[in-house]
Amino acid sequence: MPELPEVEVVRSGLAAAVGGRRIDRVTVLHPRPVRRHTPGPDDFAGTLAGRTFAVPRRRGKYLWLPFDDGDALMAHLGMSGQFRLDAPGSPLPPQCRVVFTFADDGDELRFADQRMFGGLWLSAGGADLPDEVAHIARDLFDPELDRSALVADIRRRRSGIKRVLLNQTVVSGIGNIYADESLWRARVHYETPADGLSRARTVALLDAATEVMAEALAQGGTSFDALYVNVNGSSGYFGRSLSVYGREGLPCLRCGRPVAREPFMNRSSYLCRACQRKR
DNA sequence: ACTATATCCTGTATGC
DNA sequence: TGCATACAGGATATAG
Repeated sequence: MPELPEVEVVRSGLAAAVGGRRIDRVTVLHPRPVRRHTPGPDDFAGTLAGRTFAVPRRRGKYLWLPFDDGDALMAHLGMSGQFRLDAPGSPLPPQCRVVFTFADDGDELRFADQRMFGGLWLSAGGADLPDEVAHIARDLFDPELDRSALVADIRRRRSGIKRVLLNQTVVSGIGNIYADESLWRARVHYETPADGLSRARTVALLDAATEVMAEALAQGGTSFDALYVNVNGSSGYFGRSLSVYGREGLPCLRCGRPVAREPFMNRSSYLCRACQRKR
């Protein structure tokens, strides 16, 4: 599932692939991915034609592609969204939802999304910070993040720490996979009340999250097509680097005890019950 | 204001 | 073989 590292790989791939290029035509093959464009699919296609992309930006899992006119194309990959570059006229996969062709003769940009939790829409005046992203907290790679304020915010909350890590208005970019990886690395049980964590443990947890995602980013940037995000979560994109997520029954890489999987928020939490004890 | 849950969506895997 | 169900989990609307 695309979380911060995957979205950043896509962002940097798009910067190289579409920055400075002028859109010729947009074709919407399925209306659902443009549902957040309230004037509708036809307006979406019409209003984007003729615009020129600037440098794509990101906050957490939100991605936006500014145009040189001050508006921006918003993009969220959701669960299964992908951007692909392909030769015009080459066969379209069945999950392809939107196609952008360019005024030059280069590859066309395709947005594919199997489950269609993702979306594309125009944000008027959104080139700098779109309104739709204003409620999203800064992520752990944002140079303007105030880490001590974040630590204080986390330690005020009464939810379990994993819920807090997944709350994009507290800190953005972390999803189910990197939450579990971070908690394992910092040896924190996912149900630990956030307001019961010491300052030092909270700092260590954020450091772990930063490390885990930086390592994933380093791997993803070098070993895969930069514009491809695998849909298949546990066996997918950064699967080789995962220490606990998806490893139910396999030995904990630290202590050898079997990794457990527990139901959590209509999904799963993976943890080592020996390394990550409730306190 | 904060917290928790239901919902959307479809391909794949599994059980009977 | 075929049908039913579980599962994957982003963000958001709604309820408490």
